[in-house]
Amino acid sequence: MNMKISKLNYQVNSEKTKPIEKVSEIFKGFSVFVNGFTDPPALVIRDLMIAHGGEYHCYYMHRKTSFVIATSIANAKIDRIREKEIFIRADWITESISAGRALPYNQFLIYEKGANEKARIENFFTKTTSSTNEKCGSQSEIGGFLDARNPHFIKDYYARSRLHLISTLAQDMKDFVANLRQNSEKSTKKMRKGNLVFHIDLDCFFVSVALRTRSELINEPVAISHRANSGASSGASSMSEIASCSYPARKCGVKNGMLVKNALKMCPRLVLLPYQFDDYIEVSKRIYEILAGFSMNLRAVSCDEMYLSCPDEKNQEAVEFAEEIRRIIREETGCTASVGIGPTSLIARLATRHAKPDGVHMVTASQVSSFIASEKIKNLPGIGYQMMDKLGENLETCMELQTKSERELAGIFGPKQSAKIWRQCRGLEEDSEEFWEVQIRKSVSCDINYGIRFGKREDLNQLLKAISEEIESKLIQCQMMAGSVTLKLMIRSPNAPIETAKFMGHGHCDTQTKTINLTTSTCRATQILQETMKLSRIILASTKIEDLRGVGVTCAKLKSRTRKDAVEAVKEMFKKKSDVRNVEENEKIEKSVQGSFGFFNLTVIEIGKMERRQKLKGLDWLSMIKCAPTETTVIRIHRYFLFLLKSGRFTELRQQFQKFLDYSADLKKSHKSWFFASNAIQQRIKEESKEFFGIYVDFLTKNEEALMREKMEKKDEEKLQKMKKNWKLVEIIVEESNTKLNKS
DNA sequence: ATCCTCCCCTAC
DNA sequence: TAAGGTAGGGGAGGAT
Ligand SMILES: Nc1ccn([C@H]2C[C@H](O)[C@@H](COP(=O)(O)OP(=O)(O)OP(=O)(O)O)O2)c(=O)n1
Ligand SMILES: [Mg+2]
Repeated sequence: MNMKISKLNYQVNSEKTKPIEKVSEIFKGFSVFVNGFTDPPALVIRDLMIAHGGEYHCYYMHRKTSFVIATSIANAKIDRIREKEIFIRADWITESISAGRALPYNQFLIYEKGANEKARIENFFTKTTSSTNEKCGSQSEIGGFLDARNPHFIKDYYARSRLHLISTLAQDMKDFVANLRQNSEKSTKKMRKGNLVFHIDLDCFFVSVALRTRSELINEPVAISHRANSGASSGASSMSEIASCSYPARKCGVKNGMLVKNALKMCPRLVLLPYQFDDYIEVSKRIYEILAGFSMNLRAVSCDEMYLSCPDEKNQEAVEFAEEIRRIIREETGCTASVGIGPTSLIARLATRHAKPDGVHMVTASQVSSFIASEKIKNLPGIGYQMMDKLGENLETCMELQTKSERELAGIFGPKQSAKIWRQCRGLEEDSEEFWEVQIRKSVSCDINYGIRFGKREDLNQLLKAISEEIESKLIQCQMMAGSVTLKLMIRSPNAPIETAKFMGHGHCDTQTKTINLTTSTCRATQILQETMKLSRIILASTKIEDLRGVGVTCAKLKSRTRKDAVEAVKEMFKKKSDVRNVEENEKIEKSVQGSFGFFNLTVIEIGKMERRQKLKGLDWLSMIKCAPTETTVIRIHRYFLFLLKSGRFTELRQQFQKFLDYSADLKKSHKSWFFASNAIQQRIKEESKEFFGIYVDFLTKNEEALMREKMEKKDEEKLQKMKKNWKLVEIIVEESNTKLNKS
């Protein structure tokens, strides 16, 4: 059947488009996968590889694909890279071709697990020792437990947080699916109605992984938790959560997310096993690679769960196909998966519950209405405990829910929810078009709601700094700029005890959030920190810092740096009015947190007099930005815009600067580093404009601009001329710090 | 009406 | 001791 044929993956190595002429065999035995935007782009790389005897993979196959071709690798992702996953730059291909042989990859290396490890470890130690000496030491480390005042708290915490792991893995898998589409040239075929939807979900994921090496426990109640390897029967009072429990354990009523102590009450012989984070990463990536071999019409849900859509086959074949998927997953990962099949994602997903554990369940279109009728309402996706509560009464099954009219539901829930539920409980819910489209991130966040016990405002600032840096790293990873910053604080409820039930937990809290919209979007930690500090002072004005239990920062209104909407950001920049009251405050905050951010290495230098007008008039920055920014090019471009600014040529400045930012964000028109360089120049110009005019020039309205021009031209003409001769400018040279980018 | 902010809820 | 993250949908109520 079609599926099985297409299973021989989408390597696109032969057939399809015009056959590619073999020119050489230098890449024989090498295969590459392209991650993100590269120069040359993915499709060119494909042709080059094939023309020179290599292979091009549309998705990464661990231990099969020789190299991942990329421009850079985000810090935020490094922790989840596997052994043998080798990232190199695209010029390995072009240079090898010029050299007429496959060059050793190490000169083109971006990242390889193990290879860079040593350097990273050294780096870590120098950092650790120097900063430990600085400040933190005694108070923030108690018996090996880093509390949130320690600058390494987040890393340490993330290393043990299962929820952080599954969240980030899910995001990685969404990226993987998005990449898959981008790399396979043929954009997704329109989802015809009548397609079959497969829902694939690993059975008790974490437990399955553990049981690969503990097969004697296969029929025993088993659960995964942190408390697993401490003293034998000590779990009786453990407040640890169970991440996943086996099906025998579920028979006793144990559930994922339950406290160990409660689970042990229900099931005293429950066997607790420890986490195996690295293995979850490995298995999760593997199942996505496997499924990518069957179809590109995937939707990633989480690290162990996804949807696949394919043309309707005869029922028998659909089940066979599902069994085939399950067999391969079992053979290659040692974990069992279950598959639900239905005409829509809703039905497929509900079917999976019947399939579990280790099975397949299919619901045909004609069976839908009788199938859904006996489903539990609680199992409908989106209906949790609160909604069940609101429904009240003793409603259990969808059949019972069907007796409620949409109007009745609308009295309990909002308009959207009620419409959705009404359709869901009848099995009528269709999948929207977007369901199968590439999922675009709408926000980036970092929350720490554990281990927060502060005594000073400064403690919070320290954490906010770490969070801001984490967010910067994530924004860079997904190549986005943030247009808004939201701070969320969890504060101990007045009646809640000061000592929480769970050690260092947050206990019962009230949450407060506050949002700021940025006048120009950003990806920089310094600015995010500045905003969150401001917000925190507003929220905490009436609260004791000791009652703080959780801190979260969300960035939204994201703009893609590679898309044209970056232009929008720039246009906005020149429209908004200045909030004069904030200027001073901003500065104060900025002073207090100056320096210490690794991303930009800012060097202050002095340059000589302003050059003459003619010379600068036609500055050819268009060609300058084709190469990596250097001291000279950054200075010259900055000086050019400054000149326009100071000579009052605002219109020209606007046009040119917009174009500059636009081009700098466009990888086709500029070297990638100009994205950052242009940002720094933008910041700089902003500051200088304030210095010079007493107002941010990018906040000028039309009227203000006219006034300003008048002032410039008439009253201050002479003064200006004089100044022009003697300007000494303090400039900033931007250089990307090598902690963030690849070594060359 | 429609938008925005500050929540709450859900899912893994 | 314990590692309670993260992204998306949506509703209430006020502003526009
Ligand atoms: N409260 C939770 C829920 C889930 N997970 C983790 C552990 C699970 O193994 C994994 C997948 O979640 P699932 O909901 O798919 O649950 P399982 O895979 O454990 O069981 P099953 O899918 O068979 O119901 O996510 C977690 O840590 N904490
Ligand atoms: Mg599962």
